Amino acid sequence: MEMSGTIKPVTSFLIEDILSSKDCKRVDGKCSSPRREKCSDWREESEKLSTHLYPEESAFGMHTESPDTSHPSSSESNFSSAGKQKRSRAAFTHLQVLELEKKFSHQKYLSAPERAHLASTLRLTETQVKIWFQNRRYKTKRKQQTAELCKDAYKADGLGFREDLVRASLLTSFCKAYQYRPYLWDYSGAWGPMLW
DNA sequence: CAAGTCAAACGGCGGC
DNA sequence: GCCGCCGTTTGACTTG
Repeated sequence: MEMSGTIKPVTSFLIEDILSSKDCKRVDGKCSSPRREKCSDWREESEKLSTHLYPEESAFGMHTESPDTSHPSSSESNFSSAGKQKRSRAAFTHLQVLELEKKFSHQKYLSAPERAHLASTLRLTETQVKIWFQNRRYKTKRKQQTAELCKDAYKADGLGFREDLVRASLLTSFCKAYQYRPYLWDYSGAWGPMLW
């Protein structure tokens, strides 16, 4: 299988970046998002992470705040009752995402037993883990394709006096693209030196 | 408040 | 039948 040589290992990107991603907006150190209960605990999670206070084999304490994910989402529960129900969209906790990312940085594909183990560790369903990895691979691929495309265009353009303009617009679009996913930044990639 | 963005979940299709 | 890829849908969220 192919896949992303450019994904940064989770251990190397800033945990603080993940914790400060805008899906958990903070105001004076508190989460201002009314809909994501998990956010209320961001500081506690941050402290746990930064000091590597992972409980040895537990679910890293994430079960305490897991919102809808604690009751397996969507297909497995939300459509169980009669009639068509609203599709619910679980919001994984930062820690769940962190662990998924960590796993993904080492393995792009999971075997069934690995998936089951990870799912139980993170208190997610196997389907959720499977879909997450699926989406993650796809996003990685798209990211790479976009980067390649931009790189080609950048080269072909000859730059010259427009270099600053190009750089500025690239910077803008990249910042926009990753404003909600700072953990996807890869400063060491092809764009790192160019943008910074 | 409309428009834009993100990401979990869904569905179709193909490979094994 | 399961799982992967890919594109789409949809709900939550941000921005101007």
